[in-house]
Amino acid sequence: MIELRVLRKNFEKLKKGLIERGEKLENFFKILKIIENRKKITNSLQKLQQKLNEESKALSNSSIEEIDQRRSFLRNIRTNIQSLETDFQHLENTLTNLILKIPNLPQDDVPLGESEKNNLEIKQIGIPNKFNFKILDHVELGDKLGILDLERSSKISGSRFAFLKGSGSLLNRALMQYLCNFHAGHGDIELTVPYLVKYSSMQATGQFPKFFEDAFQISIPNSESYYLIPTSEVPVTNFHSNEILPEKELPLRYFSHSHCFRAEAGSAGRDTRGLIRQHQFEKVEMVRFCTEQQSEFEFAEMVSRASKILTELNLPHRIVSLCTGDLGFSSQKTYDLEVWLPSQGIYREISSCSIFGTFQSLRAKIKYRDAKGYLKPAFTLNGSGLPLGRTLVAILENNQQINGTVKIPKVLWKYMNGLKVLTRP
RNA sequence: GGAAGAAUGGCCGAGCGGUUUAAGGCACUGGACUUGAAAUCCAGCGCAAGGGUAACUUUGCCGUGAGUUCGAAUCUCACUUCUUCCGCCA
Repeated sequence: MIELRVLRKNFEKLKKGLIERGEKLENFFKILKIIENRKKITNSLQKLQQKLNEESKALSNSSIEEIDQRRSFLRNIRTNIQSLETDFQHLENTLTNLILKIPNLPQDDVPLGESEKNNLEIKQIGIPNKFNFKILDHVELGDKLGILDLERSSKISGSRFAFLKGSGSLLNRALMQYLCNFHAGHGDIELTVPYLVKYSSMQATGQFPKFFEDAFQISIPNSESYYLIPTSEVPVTNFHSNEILPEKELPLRYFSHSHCFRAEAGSAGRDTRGLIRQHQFEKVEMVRFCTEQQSEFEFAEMVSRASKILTELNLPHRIVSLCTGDLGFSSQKTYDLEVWLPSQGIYREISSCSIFGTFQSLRAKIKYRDAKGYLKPAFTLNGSGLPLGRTLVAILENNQQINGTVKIPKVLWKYMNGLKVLTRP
């Protein structure tokens, strides 16, 4: 969230950022107007409050008669105050709702552009395999190997769900073990998280109010709704909400394996085939809290961490800097890692590493106390490391062989009970 | 599910209708003393929103939201969370 104080002094900067992102300025102008109104009301409200305080205080040693005399006059002031307070509250709510819909501003080093076409490739790692036979996509492979069942899942839950089976389940589990151990091996703290969260938690990380339609809502009679987490970023970032972190403990590095749930409201008809875009998937997520000075280093470390995993898994990939128009709502800079998918002949997003600045921590009230004793909002970052489904897809497609079998990357062997190749049953 | 209690600044903790302008302590910051440190002493020290170039100043904030009152941290009601006890169930 943009701080009101900062916003008021940087209208031009905000406007520039919004234009770069391709946002409409409608809300921006509404905000300007409300701030002016709010100023007027605040002034008259404060004057009345001051008067009432002074008059009341003057009465503290008065006789009953004196109090009786002044009563109706003071009561009148109070009524006026209450009516102004109602107006103020209304304006304040409108203002807050508008500000919550303002996205984060891009950092200066984010490439300008309108859409993903303008994203900037930073580097390529690994060389895509050249296959001298007709390759299969992961759905065909999964079907032939008997490890993926999409027909039965649609019978039970509809589209965008899947069953893994046999050594497919084992591979999924092995991948999770490998990823978690990889991050734990770097000293990150593991969290196992709640999958249902409150509205306020979704608001704190930036999913709500703007992307309410993308979340699964769990309603219970006579009670506040829960929401299924779209990523463990939500519970892990909120792990420290309303907290003050000791500066000497920063940076704090967490990782968490969780299931993720997304309604995919805006993507009907897109990626309907296979495991690429599911309502439910598993992901290992990195989440970090740090100071502004530490943030660029943490960001770079996170990107290289994800890249290292892909390299260990022997998956060709590239790193791309998202342009201003393609940046996520809460992010001020994002590097996507894209893995090579032979069946589609393109690089597909497999990890997204973002630096949020103070955008989330101002919403979630995550602070730290600096050396001078001042409270400052912490910087938050997160990145996928990695999603299980898409990684599975990449492993199957990149490691397929002419006889229809799939080689399992060496780093997973020890989690596969000795299995090194997936073969047809 | 039932009963009782609690929630105050970064932390501990007093206050339970009007000198609260939230005591006192710890922590922190600046200074004095010291070769340096510790200890001691002096001073400062919350968040947010208005006004002012600034010094400064006004308002709001004692879990959240309503209410009573000229006046609420203090009284009333509802809610949330936590603690203890009882019951029930994995």
